[in-house]
Amino acid sequence: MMMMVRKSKGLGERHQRILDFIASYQREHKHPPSIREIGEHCDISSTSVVNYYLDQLEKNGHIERDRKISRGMRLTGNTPLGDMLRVPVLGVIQAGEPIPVPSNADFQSFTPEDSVEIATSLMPGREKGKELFALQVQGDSMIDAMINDGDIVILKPTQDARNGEMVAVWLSDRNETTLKYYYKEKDGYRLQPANPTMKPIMLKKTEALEIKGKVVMVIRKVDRYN
Amino acid sequence: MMMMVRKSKGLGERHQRILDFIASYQREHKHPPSIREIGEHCDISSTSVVNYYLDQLEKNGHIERDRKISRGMRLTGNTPLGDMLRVPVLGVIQAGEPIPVPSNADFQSFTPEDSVEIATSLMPGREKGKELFALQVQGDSMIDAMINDGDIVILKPTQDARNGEMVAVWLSDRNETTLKYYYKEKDGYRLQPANPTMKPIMLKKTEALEIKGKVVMVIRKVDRYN
DNA sequence: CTTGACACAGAACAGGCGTTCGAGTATCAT
DNA sequence: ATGATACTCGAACGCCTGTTCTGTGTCAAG
Repeated sequence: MMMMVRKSKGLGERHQRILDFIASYQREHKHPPSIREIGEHCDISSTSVVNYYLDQLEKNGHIERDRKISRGMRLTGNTPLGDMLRVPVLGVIQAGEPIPVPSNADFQSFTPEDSVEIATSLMPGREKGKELFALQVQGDSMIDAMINDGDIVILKPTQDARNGEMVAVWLSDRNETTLKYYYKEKDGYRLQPANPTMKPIMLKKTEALEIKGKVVMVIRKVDRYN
Repeated sequence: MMMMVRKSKGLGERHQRILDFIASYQREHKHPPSIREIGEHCDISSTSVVNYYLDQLEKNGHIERDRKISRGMRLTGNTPLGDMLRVPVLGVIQAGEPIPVPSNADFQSFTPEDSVEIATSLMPGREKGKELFALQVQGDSMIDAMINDGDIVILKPTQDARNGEMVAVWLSDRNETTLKYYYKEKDGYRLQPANPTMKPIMLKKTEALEIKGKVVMVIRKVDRYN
């Protein structure tokens, strides 16, 4: 009798299949499946086997279970549920330092502690793609961008910008990272602070200007004084 | 035998209570309650009565039900689902106008268009209660609070504040609404702008100062230039 | 070869849970 | 009065569902 064997390591095919089924079932029915439903759709004839896998998935931290409670399971962590977007917080942004740029690895594994959740309904435009990342502002150096110490800036990585977009740029001539509205003009670039009372930075075409990303959203949690 | 009667229209006290319980239970347990659990916590001794109310709530569109399925109910529309919080946007806030204050009615019925969704994981402290509201900033008058035109401020209604909290105040002497950090001092109040380069407003005790709410979060959607 | 872990099946148990039914009470318009 | 409507209760029915127990086949280590 044939038997697909998967000793030892990581997620087996069946684990993945169960995980996927829970996710798709949840999306479709708005509630988790029962053990028997999982069995049917994953070609597992016995409820005890499903329970067997569910236990493992729980131990591995992929799901949580409320024992004794019907359909009391849910996906945890990295799996995006519902209308949320999980954006990794890659580090801090401050005037004197280049900002961290995201690598593909960053989007693979990041813990819930290092990420922020955004409701997709809040996301402007069609930035709902997953290639977003976040940085926490350190210091008061971004006040001319109306951004405070501790604020969270959500960025979309890009090398070029259209006029009027707020971008994160690295000015190698000045050794400075800054957030400004970007305008390309005849003789160079104009970087306009968000604060209307402040004057823009004018750059000649010869000066280096590296666009690192485009600002999509700024979030300020005012909990530092509770 | 006394009997609270609620003929005809709208949500009765029990409807509301059930709705609230479902929401709080869901937040705590990550899954909906059973009919019997609702009964226990809402002082309803018979499952059929709970079912009776659930049917009505479904007809009124406040919940959805998957019949025959354990805990197969969920809140719809205005009620926050899962880890989201739906905050009503009651209006705009600008320097020359008093801010709209929330009434109970505002928390009952508001359309998804007039509200913003916040992931509870983003919410600071224990402001996860439902009595939050949001205002959209109009004009540049709040730049000294590091808040831009179009930003969304999320407030918790309150009349008094602790030192260091950012509050929305109405200065009737000056006919002005402003957002500042609040400090009570010996001879009066100090209202400190968030922008550290700006000077505070000093108020004598005699001057009127109406605290309208406490700032919990600021959200800036940078989509005006897409 | 024996042993033990691992993967799986099937059946049975027990409690959870939605549903339904019968019956009772209070308010109100007719 | 009378019936209609709204609301409540208690109990029973029966499926749903998680849990547990027994047994079987595979495979690698000793």
